[in-house]
Amino acid sequence: MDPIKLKEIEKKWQKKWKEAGIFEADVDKNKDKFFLAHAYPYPSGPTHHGHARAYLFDDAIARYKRMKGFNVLYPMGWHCTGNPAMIKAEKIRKGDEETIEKLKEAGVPEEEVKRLRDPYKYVRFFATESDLSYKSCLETVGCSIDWRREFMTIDETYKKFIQWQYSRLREMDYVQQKEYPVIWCPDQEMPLGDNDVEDESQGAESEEYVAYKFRIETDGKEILLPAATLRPETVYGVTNMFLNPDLDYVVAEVGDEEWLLSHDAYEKIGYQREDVSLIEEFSPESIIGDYCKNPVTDEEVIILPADFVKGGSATGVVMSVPAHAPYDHIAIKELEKKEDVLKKYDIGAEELDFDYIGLIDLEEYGKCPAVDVAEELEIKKLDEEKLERATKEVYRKEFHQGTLNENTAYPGKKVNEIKDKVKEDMLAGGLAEIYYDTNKPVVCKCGAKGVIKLVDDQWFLKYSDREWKASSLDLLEGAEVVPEKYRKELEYYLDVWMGDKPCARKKTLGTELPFDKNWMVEPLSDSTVYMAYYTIAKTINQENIDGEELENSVFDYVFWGKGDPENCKIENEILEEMREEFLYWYPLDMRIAGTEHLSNHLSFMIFQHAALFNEERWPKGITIHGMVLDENGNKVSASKGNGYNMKEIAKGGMVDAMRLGMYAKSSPWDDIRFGKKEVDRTIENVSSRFQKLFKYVEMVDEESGETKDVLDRWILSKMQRHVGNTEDALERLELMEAVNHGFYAAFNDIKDYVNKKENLNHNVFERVINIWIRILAPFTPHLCEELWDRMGGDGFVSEEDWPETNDEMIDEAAERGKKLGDTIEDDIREIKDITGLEKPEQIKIVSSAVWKREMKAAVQEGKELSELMKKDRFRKQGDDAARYFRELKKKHEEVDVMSCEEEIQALEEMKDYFEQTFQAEVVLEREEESDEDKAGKARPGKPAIVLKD
RNA sequence: GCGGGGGUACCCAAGCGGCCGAAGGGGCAGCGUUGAGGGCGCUGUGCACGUAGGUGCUUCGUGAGUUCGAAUCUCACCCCCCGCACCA
Repeated sequence: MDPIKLKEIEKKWQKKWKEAGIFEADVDKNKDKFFLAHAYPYPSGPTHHGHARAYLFDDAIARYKRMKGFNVLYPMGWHCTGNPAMIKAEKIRKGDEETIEKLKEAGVPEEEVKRLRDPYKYVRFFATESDLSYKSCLETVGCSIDWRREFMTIDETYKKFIQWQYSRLREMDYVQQKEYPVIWCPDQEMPLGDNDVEDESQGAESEEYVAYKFRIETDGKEILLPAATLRPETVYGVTNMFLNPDLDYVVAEVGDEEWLLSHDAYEKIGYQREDVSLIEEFSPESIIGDYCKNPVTDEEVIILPADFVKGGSATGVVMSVPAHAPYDHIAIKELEKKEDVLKKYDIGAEELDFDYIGLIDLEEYGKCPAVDVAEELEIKKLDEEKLERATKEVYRKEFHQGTLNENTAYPGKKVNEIKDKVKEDMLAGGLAEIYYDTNKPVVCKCGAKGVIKLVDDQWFLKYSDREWKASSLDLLEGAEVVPEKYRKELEYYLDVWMGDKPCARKKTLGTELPFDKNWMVEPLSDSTVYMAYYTIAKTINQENIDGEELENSVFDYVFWGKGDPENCKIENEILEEMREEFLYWYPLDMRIAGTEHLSNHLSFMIFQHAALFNEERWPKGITIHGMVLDENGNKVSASKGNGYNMKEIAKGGMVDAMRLGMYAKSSPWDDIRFGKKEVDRTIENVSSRFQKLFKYVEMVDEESGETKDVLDRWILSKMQRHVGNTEDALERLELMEAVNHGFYAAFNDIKDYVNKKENLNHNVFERVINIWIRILAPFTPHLCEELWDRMGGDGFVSEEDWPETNDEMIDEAAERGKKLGDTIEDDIREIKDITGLEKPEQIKIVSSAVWKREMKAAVQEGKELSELMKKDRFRKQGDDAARYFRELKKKHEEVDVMSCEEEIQALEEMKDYFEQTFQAEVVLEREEESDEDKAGKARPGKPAIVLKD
């Protein structure tokens, strides 16, 4: 079987499946249904074998369930709402070389690339309209999807579904508005998630600073120095201020005050408040060396020069608390040594000789933990790395264990308990204001610098609601989680971690909030209950229903059975069909998604189902899949170019080989290392086994022997076990285990059978291969269809029943017999090896005496020697009996004892095989009748073996 | 930091109290077949000893413990991975 034929096979059967529509699922009340839904993909770029793996998991399950007699609904849609496509399209429009080059490399034709500057064309291209698309990928690997239910989240009909959802959630008061700081791109005027920013900006977060307004008089007017800190409780310990003389500062009007801000901070603050305007540029040098007033303590503190203050970080005005901030302490020590600098600003040495003010009591430290830690770590200068560590150390201890002392207004209070109160008090007293900044610089993928924008009318989903959380936890409790180890994590997300979630944004591809058209539903929040939409998508597509017709009343009726169908614009009959589909298919039986979705998609799905549907419609199962890594452990991704497009695999007709290899690699929920090279190797290995399969199918029709010997009974018995084990593994979704049994173990047994059988028994072999093809069908469907066809099977193997397991077909005697044969074969080899007898003339196999079998059975029952020796048949063996007894006691095996007859019978039937294999005469004897010295070594299940020249 | 998951022979990966020197796959080695260092088949793959299928020692991140018995249970320690949101 050459690869070209394999390729034809895959195409051929995909076409036949499609023509026969065998994966199209309709309501059939005589059958149990099984509804599985994989996270619908976001078509952000070309697909690769990493994507394929995720969906192949579903496909094997869907196919297996179908064979088990379920009416399986396996649909797919496209999540097109969101930003990545918009950003990509924008880049193409701007002619960004890198983006365009990458697309070309991935195989997008030059003339197509230009078209993709339209975000809608972009998502369509990668969802369905090209060889690089997801749909193409899924079709190429043979996913058994009902395509009649396909939809995109930018369809008008789907948008109506989302609007229904949000209208109803709003009525339940689960959607609310409040103030919220977001990371924001000033150029695109939209919030930035991790996906939208450059790699080095990943993980950036918004931090809330408290800016204390220190006062200074200059040129007869009062300027405020807003010193931003993350530790508001330390304001009582300020000894000085730091400004960077080399940095650009401005004085700005903020409300009715005048603030000194770094130039960077001035540009940012406008996104947080509107009452800001520039007054003038301002040189900090004019006030360095002067004194300003702490708004809380009214202490006068000196303003010192500091080149480590960066403009991009917070306000550019830094208050110094050397007792608790190692950085401040070291900076002051450094400055003491710089006489020229001090001279320049006319700062006297005595002015630096201030006392540090300790505020926080800690057991293991003195008054100034920062000084202690600096000494401990031997920090002598502004060494970034060490200071970073020291700062964290001090902060952690002070926050968790520290208590404020009498130098503060909160003596005796624990830091972690009073921190928020301090902030509130200061804000209320007008002594400080909130200033937001990112914890590290943010660069948007569009190139702009990210800022924090304070949005004052942000819409939230109220995931913090305790009742809502409670019913979500109920839902989870009633659902199956595979693998079970992820349940705890999900529980934690639902119960503890999840807070209110912004569910709308100003600019994105998607759906308008029905009650506030200024906002679009945020892309994760429109993907929570879409599984319900699949149930009606078929009707919507087939009946060409448009968005106009899908008013809220339609969904109320279809999903809830509420309201009057007469009020709907849709024909009653069609409406009833939708209702029927929903009632039949819902709830979802299995929801599949990657681990990275536990805290978002999956948690949101749980929340929203809990809110929108009754308990009997809640999802019944959640299943996690892992991802594909390359040989270096990096995620396979389009941008890295380290994956195969499925078309490349299909070109060689190697889809089934790849499928099998993937399943065999690891459990579906674990990540697998499966780079291109590994794919190649696996495909080669697996497809060579496939050739064997074709050969076996041909052999079924060969002339054959009729007797049904121990090997025949053995292989039939083993096939029963393989079916049972494969089924058991599939029920637990353990695809690797299933493939190990159904493919590899069965393969090895069948190979062994064929090798050892001189004349195949036609009936037996046909049965074996028939069973085998059926249990392989979920994994390698194209191959199995072809083999099924060649075997003369009717219809599609995809529609066949899963083989029944039948305990009566398990033949333990035959299995013992075969095992006996294997043991003897191994032993003969070993003896040959040790003795150096290359070519023995004769091999004598001596089956052990009856009394040994009896004794073994007796010992397994727990009988003692004294008891046994009362019996003649043992006593007359004398010392041999006692010796054997001791041996048995030592080993205590739990194996069934074969009878003499059984042993001899099995050996008789395998005699030919031994003679052929070892090219020697094989003689069978019973221990009782043997003259051989070594006959005494015979044991039940382990005959004595004598080789003779 | 918080939460979750892991560390098994050359590699991947099962096993989760006795049948475990540890499944399966890969790799590697030998033999056979073959025109071939390719394909296929068979065999081997911790160490040592052994002219009879055996025996001894040693191994499942590290250390200690429970047990007649531990890769499997308990405790401590070390290391790795994942998620931490408004982003798909």
